Amino acid sequence: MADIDAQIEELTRGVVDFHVRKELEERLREGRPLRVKVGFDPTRPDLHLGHTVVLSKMRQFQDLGHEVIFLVGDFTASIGDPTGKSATRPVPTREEIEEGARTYAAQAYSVLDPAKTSIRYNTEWLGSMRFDDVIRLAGRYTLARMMERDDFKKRYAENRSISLHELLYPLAQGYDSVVLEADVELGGTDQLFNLLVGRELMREHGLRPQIVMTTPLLEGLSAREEGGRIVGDKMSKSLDNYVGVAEAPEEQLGKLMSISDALMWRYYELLSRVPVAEIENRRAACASGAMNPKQAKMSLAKEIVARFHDDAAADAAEAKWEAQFARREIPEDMPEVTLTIEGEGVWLPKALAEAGVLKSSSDGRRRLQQGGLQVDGDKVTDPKAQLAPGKTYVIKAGKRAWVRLTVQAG
RNA sequence: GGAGGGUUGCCCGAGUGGUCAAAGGGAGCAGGCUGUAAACCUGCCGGCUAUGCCUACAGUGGUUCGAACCCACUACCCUCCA
Repeated sequence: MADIDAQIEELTRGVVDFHVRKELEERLREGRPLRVKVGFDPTRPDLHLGHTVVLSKMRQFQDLGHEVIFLVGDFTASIGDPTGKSATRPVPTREEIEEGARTYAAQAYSVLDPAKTSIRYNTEWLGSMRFDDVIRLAGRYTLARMMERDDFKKRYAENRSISLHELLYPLAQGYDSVVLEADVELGGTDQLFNLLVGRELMREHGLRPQIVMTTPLLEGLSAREEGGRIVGDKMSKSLDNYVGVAEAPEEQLGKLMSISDALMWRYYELLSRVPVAEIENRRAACASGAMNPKQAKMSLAKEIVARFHDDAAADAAEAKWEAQFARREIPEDMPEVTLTIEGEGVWLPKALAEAGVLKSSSDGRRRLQQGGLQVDGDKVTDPKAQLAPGKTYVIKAGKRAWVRLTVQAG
């Protein structure tokens, strides 16, 4: 096994919380593959880059010869993870959970090594517990300790509801660690409390407490810089500020190219496999003007696209992006829509709305007024512009929306 | 069982009888500029061929010339007392 200090250095890169270094040293010295546990919520199977931060950390463990337990929280999913939310979520069906777990694992394997990953479901042990088992488990923790959790503390102080079952969630998660006899548990920083409950419960059950590491939560695409700090929501699907691991190469590349320069360095730190020293070189080069930040951004974007697709796809996406946005050429492929109309012609904004290119004709009117519409290469200035039937038009509506629109008489 | 607080546009959040399609942020969009869908600046940001009309401030009904704002009931959320 590799030098222990070197291992620890690599394993702690980018890590926020780390409990406890000495224990990790000890276990690494034992020279056996460690059991690294990470729990996942199968109700949200669409992985985005935010999830890959912890996945990458898991991969590092695998590359060093350790074993990863991919724990599907299928049972806890039906309790409802309280993290950050007070809204009660609908309980997913068995089929939804299984399907979610399958999709999740398939996507996770774009980062993880399948050969060193075992998938477990916590229904296996939680599903057969009786009520007295649950009470006994609950007896090992106190309300005061539970209320130490930031989320609970805050909600309680702000007069927001906390359901009782939410208090059981950390216990269930901790119990998973007891059953699995985890050596290490990883999670996002929002999981710190739950991970530490795991340590406590393991100790209670006469086991060596797991080592706990948390990875940062990745900011979403729209995060910006304010006073030298990155501010903005965490990456999430519901805020539509994410890059999905299953998205098309051009989408991924385009989204990544739209992040601010400040955010780019954050992404380098958390997502790139480029060595730390090299990242610092690039940062310095950009700061001094020796390197164009666009170049650094493209390099990062392509690295990520290639991870989920391949190098060829990344190159193709780059070529397309350069053509469309840097050189503002007409893309070779664009949606083709045929619209059937009555009468002599159709108002351009209305046509775009009906073709599904824009969300409403008001939206089209606005863009027209602002000079954002082009038909066959000419900017449209007439607010009443019509499209005559019997022709095909190439239309650009703003920066990104293109259509080849055929208008035919009805 | 009782008392109180709340529900505003994609999100947060002002607004307590007319000047409110509703302040301010954020997100988003367009244009300019550029190194890009960065940054920055300007504008837009419910729908409708449109200097007007329609829909909208949880729902229903009411008071009023006029209501997001007042009243009643309903639904949902939260807190406190029991």
